[in-house]
Amino acid sequence: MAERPFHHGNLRAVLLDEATVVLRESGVDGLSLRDLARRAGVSHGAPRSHFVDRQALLDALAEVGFRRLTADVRAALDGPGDVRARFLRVAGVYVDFAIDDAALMDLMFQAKAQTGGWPPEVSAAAVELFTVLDAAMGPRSADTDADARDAFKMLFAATVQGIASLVSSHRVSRADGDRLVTEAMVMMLDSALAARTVSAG
Amino acid sequence: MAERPFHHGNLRAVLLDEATVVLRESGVDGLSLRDLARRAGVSHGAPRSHFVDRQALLDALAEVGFRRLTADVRAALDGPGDVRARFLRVAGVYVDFAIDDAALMDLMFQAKAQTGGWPPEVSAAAVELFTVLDAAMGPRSADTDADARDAFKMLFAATVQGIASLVSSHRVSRADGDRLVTEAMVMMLDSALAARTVSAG
DNA sequence: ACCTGAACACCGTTCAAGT
DNA sequence: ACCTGAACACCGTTCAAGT
Repeated sequence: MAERPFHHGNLRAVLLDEATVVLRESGVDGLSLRDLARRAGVSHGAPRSHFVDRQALLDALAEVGFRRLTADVRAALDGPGDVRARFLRVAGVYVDFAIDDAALMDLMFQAKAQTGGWPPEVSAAAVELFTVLDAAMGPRSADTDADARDAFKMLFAATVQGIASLVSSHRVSRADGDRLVTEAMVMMLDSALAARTVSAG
Repeated sequence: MAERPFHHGNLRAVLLDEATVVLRESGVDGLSLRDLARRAGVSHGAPRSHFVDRQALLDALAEVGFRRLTADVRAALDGPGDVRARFLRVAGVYVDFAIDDAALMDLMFQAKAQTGGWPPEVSAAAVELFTVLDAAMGPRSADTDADARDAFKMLFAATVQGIASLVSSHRVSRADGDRLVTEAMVMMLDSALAARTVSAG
């Protein structure tokens, strides 16, 4: 049974695993259905049974990406410390993910810009991430301004995304990126806490 | 002479122009040397005389992109107003460029992450942009801390890049993006001016 | 239900040949 | 110096056929 091809019933999972590796090593351009089929030891038409076209594979990759990032953020939220500490950890894991899996990150958010936005499965995974990120800001209360809260969320996302982008494009070193995350978070929290945008609890 | 093919002596420029249009409409994936040749009315091998391979075309596109962005930033610097006004205008044109030509922007900074970094021509055009951006911060003086100045530059770049990224991926509307630019700049300048990072002149 | 293998239209790249 | 056109190896996608 060792010589039995290992793609009996789990070719989809095998293709996704292979794709994850290739994506990290060679970027999206390096992803080819025929190459993945070759790596999995099946014919070039086989992937079609699990992914209608190349885009369907990319969408599936984006979905697992969102799930993994959500898990990372959740882990960063669980733990000791006040708002500052929590935000620093969340920003840290988010930037780390965006740098280590830059191609995947592009895939995840680029799919939304396509015609029709995210397909249902990807959308569900993305919404889950945003829910967790929202929870990171603490409970909504009467003394927090909803607009300011939204503005803070957007600024947080922009800053984190931007720093990751700078590191990915080698415009700043990874160490400088880490320092930037801290500086930016401190600055944002100082400005936001003064305006009671986020809960201090 | 109207029926004379218009590619006598300027095929390179024609190809670059066509490529700019295609890039904006269909992204990098839509760029094909054979298709550009077809549009220009030449054989599929003709582009080879001006671009050794597809990457050489992408590099040339990145170069003209840097030149155009540099011109935009320069124009934003010339004009009335104090540091705040100047920075708001610079951030504005930068974000506009990054949104309207998102694919080109990716190309410009992605080329640096490739093996070997930027080719000489692209590098020269990029350095010119950074020089102009540096000048936007005003003259260096004895009372400005060099480290804080670098940190501010990186934070500026990250914020601007991040906001553009959010708008490009449709995570925030263009209007919200504009608001974010203003808020982020005000916040950064408040924090930086207090530390004398940028010149008030 | 899942996989094979031929077929088709597209690529990038190379290169001898023309002007 | 610049362009043509055949050739090659690679794609994604479709589809009849097998099990």
